[in-house]
Amino acid sequence: MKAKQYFEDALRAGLSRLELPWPEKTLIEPPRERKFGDYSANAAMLLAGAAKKKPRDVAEALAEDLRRHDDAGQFAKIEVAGPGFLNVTFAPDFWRGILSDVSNAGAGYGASNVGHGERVQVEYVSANPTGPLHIGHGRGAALGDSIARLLKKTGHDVSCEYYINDAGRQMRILGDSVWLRLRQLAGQDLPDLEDFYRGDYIKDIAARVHKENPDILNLPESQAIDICFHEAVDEILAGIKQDLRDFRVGHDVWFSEKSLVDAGRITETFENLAARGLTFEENGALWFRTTQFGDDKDRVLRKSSGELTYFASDIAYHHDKFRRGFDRVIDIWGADHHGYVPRMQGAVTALGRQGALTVILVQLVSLLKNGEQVAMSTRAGKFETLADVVAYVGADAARFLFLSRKSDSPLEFDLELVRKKSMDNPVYYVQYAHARVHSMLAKARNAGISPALPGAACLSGLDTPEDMELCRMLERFPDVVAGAAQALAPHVVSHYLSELAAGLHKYYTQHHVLSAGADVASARLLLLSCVASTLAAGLDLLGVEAPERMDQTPDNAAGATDNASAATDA
RNA sequence: GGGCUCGUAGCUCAGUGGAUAGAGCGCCGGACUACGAAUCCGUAGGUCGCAGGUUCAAAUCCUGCCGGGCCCA
Repeated sequence: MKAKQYFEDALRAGLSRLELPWPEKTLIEPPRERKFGDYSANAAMLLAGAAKKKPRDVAEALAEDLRRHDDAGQFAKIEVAGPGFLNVTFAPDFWRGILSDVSNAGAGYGASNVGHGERVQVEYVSANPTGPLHIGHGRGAALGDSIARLLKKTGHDVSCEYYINDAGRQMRILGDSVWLRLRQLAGQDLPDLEDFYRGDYIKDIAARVHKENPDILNLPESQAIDICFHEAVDEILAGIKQDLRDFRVGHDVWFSEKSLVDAGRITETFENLAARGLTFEENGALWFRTTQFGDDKDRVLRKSSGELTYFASDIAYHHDKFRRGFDRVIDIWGADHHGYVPRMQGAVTALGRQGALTVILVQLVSLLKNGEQVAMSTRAGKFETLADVVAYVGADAARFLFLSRKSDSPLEFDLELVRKKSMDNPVYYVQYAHARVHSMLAKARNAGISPALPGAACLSGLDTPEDMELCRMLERFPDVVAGAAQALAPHVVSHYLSELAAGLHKYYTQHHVLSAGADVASARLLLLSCVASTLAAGLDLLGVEAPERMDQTPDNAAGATDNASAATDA
């Protein structure tokens, strides 16, 4: 039984015996300081006003009642402190019981059904297929992927989607860019265009297209451009998919904007809006009255040139999402699109789904190398692309860093710091804790010591403050996961993992396990294996691996040599 | 000019109305002939940008100002 739930149930029973209501804003959480006990409730302070009593008096009455009714003897202490907090401390046996929950749940520990099967779509990355992904896309990718994992773990029915902007102006420019480079490579003396894509990858694509289509220069230009365009999109998209796979990010659906246009869904959406008087024509353009839904001005859907705006297809796209039956849609965007949020929310409201869209804005990533800004704007920068960064620092380190910060804070990404395999780097701190336990478990196997079974009598050997502390931390994990899922905030998980790892490392230096005598040793092995499986479950939510051994020592990892071999002594 | 957002220790950042505001790094000083020292222990470091307001209680909510970033015109 979970401690928090147990306390809440007891508190509810106590309040009803005293004929007091359960205040909606009651919070039950571990207090900041250990001396205040295991869990703390503020209910008495919330009730004092209405009851016309002092907060502490209400709390005292409650405490007295709870003490009288603690038939099972689960509470070691119930006391009132500060302005009227009700603080409880559970008995050691209660905490040892947590190990059964962890052990039985295994890799599933932390799961819950707070989502009740709600159908949620998470759309992220969705970069235009006009070039490789950069580091900023990586942040969105890690975030979206981790949020999806959190939602799945908490009982949501999740689908991850990538929206491919493969229609419209940018796509025409892409085709033109390749076509231009192709002719230049063929010896034609042509000037560069104003607004075209000039990365080296465009040149490579042009060269390949020409090689595979030797006659392309003799085709009608529109046909030639068409070939260039399709080849370019296919190749770039394949590269994006590969980069995401290497970053351990997987989308369930790749949704093409062009397919919306081709299926006539845009026109359909226009008609839908027009039928409700939400559009009007002016100066040859078609407008959407977004001001009726909180936007600060109306927006164009179709320009006087006949060209559709991004907004037009985005409305149709979101319309389509809801038609597919999602209860809730989460979009992850770069923060530079924040001005777009009100009109998109307005559109969703117009579609009759107010509140069903959550937009998460991801702030910029500034890339540093030894504290110095790395230029991101030109093709010369070696670490522009996500693929390069991941190859340099590793997917684990990059993901952990991305997921250690709130998404709405700008992030500094120092390549050398993130690459360093040392205590400067939290990801290895957490992984090392996991590996340490497994190293111990392996040694124990060789010595013929096995972890105790949950509920075994020898668990009474877990009686130090550090034992209790680890149990308390393990007990919190499901709450941490549920809270992170609710707030769509994976950084809550990574902070928790750092704390749990710290608890493990501290335990390790204070209590020797294998030489502690058979009973105590196997009790401690159970405790530590529970820590390891919780660490693994948490790392999995971040998409970070939980290795059973660390292969490199800090010395040769920090060195520049790539082929330094690991010091592996048995 | 209008809007969004951020401002917490030297640095990078947690802190979703609660108790004496925390962590990592960095600085300084300690701990390996036992399970991996990628670790642990200790010291120092703060007008939570500023000023008001809301209440039993504000880093947190509201208003104004200052400063940074971004979007729009």
